[in-house]
Amino acid sequence: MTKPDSNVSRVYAALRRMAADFELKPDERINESALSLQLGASRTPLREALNRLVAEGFLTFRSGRGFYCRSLSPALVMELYEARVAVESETARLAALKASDASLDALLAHVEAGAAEYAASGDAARLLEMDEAFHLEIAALSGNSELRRMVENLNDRVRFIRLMFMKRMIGSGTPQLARLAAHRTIAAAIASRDGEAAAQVMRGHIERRREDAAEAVRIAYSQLYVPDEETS
Amino acid sequence: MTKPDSNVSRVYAALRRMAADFELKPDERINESALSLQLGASRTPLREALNRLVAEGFLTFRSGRGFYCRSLSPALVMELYEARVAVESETARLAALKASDASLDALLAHVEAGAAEYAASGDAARLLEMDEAFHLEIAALSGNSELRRMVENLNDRVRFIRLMFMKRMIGSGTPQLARLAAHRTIAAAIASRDGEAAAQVMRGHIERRREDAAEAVRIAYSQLYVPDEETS
DNA sequence: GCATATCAATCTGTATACAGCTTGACGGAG
DNA sequence: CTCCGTCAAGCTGTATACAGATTGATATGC
Repeated sequence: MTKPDSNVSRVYAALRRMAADFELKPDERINESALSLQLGASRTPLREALNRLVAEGFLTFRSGRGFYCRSLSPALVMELYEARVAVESETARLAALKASDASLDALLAHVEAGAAEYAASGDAARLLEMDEAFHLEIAALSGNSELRRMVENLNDRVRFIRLMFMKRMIGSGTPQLARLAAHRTIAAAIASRDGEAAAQVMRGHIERRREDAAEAVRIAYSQLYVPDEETS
Repeated sequence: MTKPDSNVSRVYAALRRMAADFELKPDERINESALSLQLGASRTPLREALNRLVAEGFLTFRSGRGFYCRSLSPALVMELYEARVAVESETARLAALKASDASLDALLAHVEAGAAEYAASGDAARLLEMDEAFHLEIAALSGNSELRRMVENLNDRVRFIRLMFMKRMIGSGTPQLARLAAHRTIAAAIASRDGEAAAQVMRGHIERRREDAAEAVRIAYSQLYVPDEETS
């Protein structure tokens, strides 16, 4: 979305990643002078980037007191998952109704191509990346750039939670078969042009993950404040 | 959302209204120096506000060339309506499932309280205001502040189109009975706690309006570039 | 010992200055 | 007449300076 171009977009990209990964701890105040030094830019472009991130929900802003990292509560994450249900069940429906045959074949092919790795991989970050790619591909197939933007934003905002939760699941030896099966089911429903079924399956898939949100936040917190322990 | 406080939020509010009303014409380049003079603030807070509006989809930004007003095309408006379907059918569902009895009674009461005015009024702006209040109340009843934010944003971005279209409908003598009936049906479905029905009715309501989007954009264009003609 | 008032250090909010780029115009060549 | 190169005016991108607000600490009174 943002061009890899000049200073402000570089600062924006760096900040977005930092905010997504909670390198800035929840509710922590952001010191503009220190950050501008750290990022090698002056406060003017830094504040422009910060303002964009506020509008995108990654940061909050209190007048006269500066910028803060967003908070991280179970209730908030539940809301983000509910929003994902709303947006992604619709992208699945639209993809089923509007995508080209060729792009639907490609979707099925991508799922199968990654299936082996997905089922076997013990790398949480890699699994999450593949999972997000799947959801983003469906969003792209919906042909609606606005919905696609929403999916990207919501994915970015729950990434940290999901990553921590996936590490935990991998650590406990649970294989990712259920998730893989769900992806296959979703892709099949979309490919069969059944919009309503696609929407329902996608809804169920995300709602099932939402149930874990509360515990996932707890895990995320424990990881945030004990950063030295290796988790994978 | 933004405090009525200091300079930057005042500039932000003013710009948001200007962008929503297309006082800045579609794809028009924004001259920062001129705008800063007009708004009585320097370029620094102005650019901060502009960046937030970019993130919210009201403006676009091209590196090295400055800020532009968003474009206005039938395809884009269709996308916004599709997004509204996704988000608002879910707010209706959640409102039906999670809102308190008292707040649902209030929703029904508000619809009935405004029914007479809604059916008879010839003031397009007033009608639109009531319509948006209805949708926003449901979004609030969903208990999900993220979805509520999305509804607000989408409503603001299609407001101008809807206003022009409503003026045209009023001018042609079409009463707003269908819309009023739809609101009653939606409110009843939500109040009866039937989430699926509420979602379906809301979906149908917005999708029906979406059909008019292409013509609405055409009307909006004609009004944008012939601003002197009175339309109501 | 506790609460409160005062103050200094720090940080935010904004204006302004300047460098580099963009763009449109003008003039000349083909 | 058209196309292209050159140039100047204007605009954007960013650094920096400074004023006003905030915050935490220290000291004082009860």
